[in-house]
Amino acid sequence: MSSPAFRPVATRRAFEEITSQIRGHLARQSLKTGDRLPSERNLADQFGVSRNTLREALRSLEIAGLLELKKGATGGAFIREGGGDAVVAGLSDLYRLGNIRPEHLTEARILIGTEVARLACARRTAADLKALEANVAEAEAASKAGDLGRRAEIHYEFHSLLARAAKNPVLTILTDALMEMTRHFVEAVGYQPNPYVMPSRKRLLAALRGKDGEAAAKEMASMLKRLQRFHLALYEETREKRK
Amino acid sequence: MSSPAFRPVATRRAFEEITSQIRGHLARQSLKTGDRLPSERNLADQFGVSRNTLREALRSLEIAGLLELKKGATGGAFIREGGGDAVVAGLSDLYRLGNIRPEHLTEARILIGTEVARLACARRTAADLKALEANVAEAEAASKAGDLGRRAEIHYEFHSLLARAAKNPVLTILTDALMEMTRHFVEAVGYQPNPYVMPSRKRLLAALRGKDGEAAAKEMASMLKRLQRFHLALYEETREKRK
DNA sequence: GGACTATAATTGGTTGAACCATTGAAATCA
DNA sequence: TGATTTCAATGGTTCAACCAATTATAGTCC
Repeated sequence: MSSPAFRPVATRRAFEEITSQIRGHLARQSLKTGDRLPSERNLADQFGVSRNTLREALRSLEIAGLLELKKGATGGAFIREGGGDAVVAGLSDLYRLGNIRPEHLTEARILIGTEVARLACARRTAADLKALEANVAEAEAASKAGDLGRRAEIHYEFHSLLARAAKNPVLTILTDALMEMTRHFVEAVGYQPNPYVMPSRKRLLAALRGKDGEAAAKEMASMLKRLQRFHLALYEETREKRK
Repeated sequence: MSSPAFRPVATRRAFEEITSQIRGHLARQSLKTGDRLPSERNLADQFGVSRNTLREALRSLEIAGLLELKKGATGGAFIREGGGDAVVAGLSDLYRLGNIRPEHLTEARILIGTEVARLACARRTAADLKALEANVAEAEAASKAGDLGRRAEIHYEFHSLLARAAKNPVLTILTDALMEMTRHFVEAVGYQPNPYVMPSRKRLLAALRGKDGEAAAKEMASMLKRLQRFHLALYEETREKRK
């Protein structure tokens, strides 16, 4: 219990040492967004490893979302603008593997979505509001055109925009991840029209205009709870069909 | 706006095709946790690529948290028990890079922590409660012994245990990620005694015993808000010092 | 017989040299 | 000037080795 708690010694592989060094430079700002690393051949020399080993290091940083590798004469390894792509991909993997189930997804969406709506009310800029209004208008157009797939995409985008308006990157990334999982879910159960979403969006916009956080939170919560019932029922249905 | 929206054609790299195939097998359960893939040499043959290319694919799956590579005669690539390591690492990277700032971290902790406490009350098992009680006892012992570093670790563990009691893997992983970021934060500003944490823990345990979700949520929220003020003040202090 | 020990086989880790494919800029030509 | 060609740099891929860790196995000693 209170023992010294030794950590496994874990013989570090060469590529790990390299990623660690590069991460270090990132942390202390000696490498920053947009910078270009030397070429693979050059870096391999500097680190004193073969090009193959160096490539494994770059590959792992690419997967982690820290680098972007471009081909060609002016190509190379560039420090990426920090999006949470790796986080989104990671949660998406867990969903696909069944470690996260639809009921977990819907529950998390309710929790996060409600707070996002509340915060967005308090922190939204005029530009945020404008983007959200445009999104709802687009959704309406797609709805009228009967393009369910497109409407779904626009709906995901709404949540993403709202999260950005909340001005907290943790919530932004998490929302994007939840939407990505929802995308998988919806693709599996099929697109279905949700007649209560559009009216809810309009009430939400009204709350955002008036910066009424409580109203926005309430509206979002009730909408997501209806969506939850809708989605989980749909899921049970397709599950039975599969049998 | 409503144009056909072409997607970039993106010449797929060989290793991406491989990871995609393996992910596919994972999704449709033809590969499951604990399974061992054939050896690298064998896989390279099957995919018709060189061993180096195959290794980049395995490496990227390893970084994504899907595989674990073991050396030796009985080694190989094993399908990992799905933990959210990649997600934790990804958010951790974003924090280190400054894309997530301490105020975002503390805010997210309040939002998530409060809901986790509420859900944990409703869903905790007797075993969960026991583990949490043991954790608090340990924290008290470390506190008396004056071991701040160890006490901090035990405190992170408390949140992790509580999240597991809430029985939603999204919240579990997110909590782990938030704690990892907190760990970085605390290491940067230095360990400081928080006299109000231990009493709060006891009140929280009482709420958990009685399954009083509202009381637990309230207690957690107020504790985390105090911690937020404490942490952000500490952060400003060390920031000034750095100048 | 049973515990220890050398040995061999298997696996991931690493190396180095070579060639391909893409990209963009410099050189060339009309 | 402007379009075209050429060329050099870069990441992507291949091949053929060898190293290092790990474990099953056969052998050895008591």
